[in-house]
Amino acid sequence: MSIENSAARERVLETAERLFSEQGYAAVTLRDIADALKMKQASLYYHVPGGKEALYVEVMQRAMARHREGLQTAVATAQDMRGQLQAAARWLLAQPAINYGRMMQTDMPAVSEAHQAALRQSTHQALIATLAAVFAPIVERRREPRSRAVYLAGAFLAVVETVVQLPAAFGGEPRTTMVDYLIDILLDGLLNEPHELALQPITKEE
Amino acid sequence: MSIENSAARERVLETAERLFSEQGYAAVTLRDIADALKMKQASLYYHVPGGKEALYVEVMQRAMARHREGLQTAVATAQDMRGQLQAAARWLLAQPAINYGRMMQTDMPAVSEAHQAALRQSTHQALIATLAAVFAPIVERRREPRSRAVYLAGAFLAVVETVVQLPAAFGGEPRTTMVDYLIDILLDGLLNEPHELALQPITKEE
DNA sequence: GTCTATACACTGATAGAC
DNA sequence: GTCTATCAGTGTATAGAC
Repeated sequence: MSIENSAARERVLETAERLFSEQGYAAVTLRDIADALKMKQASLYYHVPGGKEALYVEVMQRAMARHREGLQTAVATAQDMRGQLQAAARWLLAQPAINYGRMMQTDMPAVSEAHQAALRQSTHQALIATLAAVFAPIVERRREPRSRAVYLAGAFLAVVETVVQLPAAFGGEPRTTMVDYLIDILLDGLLNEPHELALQPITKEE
Repeated sequence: MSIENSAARERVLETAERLFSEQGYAAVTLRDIADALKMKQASLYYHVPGGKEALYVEVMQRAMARHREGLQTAVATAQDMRGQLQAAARWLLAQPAINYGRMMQTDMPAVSEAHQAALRQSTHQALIATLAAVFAPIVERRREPRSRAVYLAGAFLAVVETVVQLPAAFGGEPRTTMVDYLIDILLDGLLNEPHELALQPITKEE
């Protein structure tokens, strides 16, 4: 993008992505990033001459390209929708959290209009569109408008992200267990019989 | 809390809540708030002597008290779980967006430890606990650990918030329609037959 | 490639006039 | 109650030494 790629530059981008993902654009200063790299703030400008905004945009573009690839691969390797969603969730859980809502509502307004447009495009392509493709067949079969697949994609993304950031205190189960549970609910319904317990009679207690 | 309550002070708190809700703690400056009130930045200190952090904490505490009241009322006035969730979603849609993830991950770390603890407590009480109570009976009937109700509460909150911030471009349906659809999916399951309400062929509604 | 030094703008906060 | 004036602290960015 700018300047050739070097291992040192790679470290800068990775560190920046981690911090931006954790704390958001405004909360992370160039000094924070430099400190994490045991460098001085001014030295960052050698690797990223464009400054903070250019660094953020490049980091997010990279992240979105990676997510697009990762999600599509995850989805392609599973047979049924449940497996696709589980694979997609595992990919998301293994990556630095995205915090889609914060990105859209808080971080994006801080960058230039041109950068915003490009980032929105990449983000939609990588996350929403990829997930919506998973939901498209069932939405079609239910004879619902295609836009419903987009809602479902957004909702699925929101749920998985919540699992990432929910206080791990509750239950103490692995996050994959939590997310698989929520996927089962999504597909089978909360009011219907649970999968494993389908044979157990439901009787009132106490 | 500090100083008596006046109409002018009320305006300060309302404006601050709107801006904090839209842009987050770090992105909003005291000058932004003062400008929106057509005041000078220094004048805010008359109404909120504690400064920015105290203002933020008081604003969020107020918001959480209001949400607790509003959600409990919404939940209490409906009979079945579907109605309760619809009422809760309508309350949330009518209020300034919370952006729970941003609040927890980005805004909270910027305030003092003591304030953080208090805010986490209020937020959990007002949002998670209230919604978890709605899910508790069905979780019980499904013979699942109580912690599942907390997952479901977090997931539900995340989904409703996503609906708030999703580009309104998609579909163009009212947000209540979108959220009711997602509630039906949650309860009935995506793989099962659409509920009678969702089953209606897609036609113009008024 | 990384450093020091520094310019410049912005932000939160205080003091005091009216 | 609101203002002007001001300051200390912080953040981005640039210039130039090594």
